[in-house]
Amino acid sequence: MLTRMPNQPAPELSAADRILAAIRAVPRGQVAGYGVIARRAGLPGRARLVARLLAEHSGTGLPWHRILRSDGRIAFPPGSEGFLEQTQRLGAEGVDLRNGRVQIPRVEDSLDTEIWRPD
DNA sequence: CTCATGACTAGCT
DNA sequence: TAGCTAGCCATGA
Repeated sequence: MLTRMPNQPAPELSAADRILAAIRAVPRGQVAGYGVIARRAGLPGRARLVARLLAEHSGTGLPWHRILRSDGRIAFPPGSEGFLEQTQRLGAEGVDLRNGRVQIPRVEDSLDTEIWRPD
C-alpha cells in the first residue's frame, strides 16, 4: 500500500478525506489557517468546511489545535473552554501565543510551505 | 424552497 | 489593530 505525501492531495479521495489529510500534515509546533488547509486540499474557499470537519472529528487524534484563523487568532471566543484548551496545547508545542494570537510570519518568508512557522 | 447559523475571509475605514 | 460588510458554503429547521 502506497503512502502518499499529503502535499499533493489525491483526487480519488473524498473532499473530507483530503482536508483531514491536510490537517494531519501540519507538523508539531507549526500552525496553519483554515483557508490554507482548504487550498492544500484542493478546495479553495472552503474554510468553513474545514471548520465543520474539525468539530466533527475532534477527539480522534486530529491536531485540531494547530488550525487558526487567517489573522492568526484562535477561532474560539476568548476565554471559552475551547480557547483555553487550544492555548494550552499550542503552548505545549512551543507555539508563541500573544493574547490568543500567534505572531504571523511574513508570507514572503514561507512561500514554499504556506504553513506558518512561529519562530 | 427560504432562512438562520457558524472553529471563515478579504477588503475597506 | 479593530470594526464592519459582503461573500462564502454545508446543514438543519
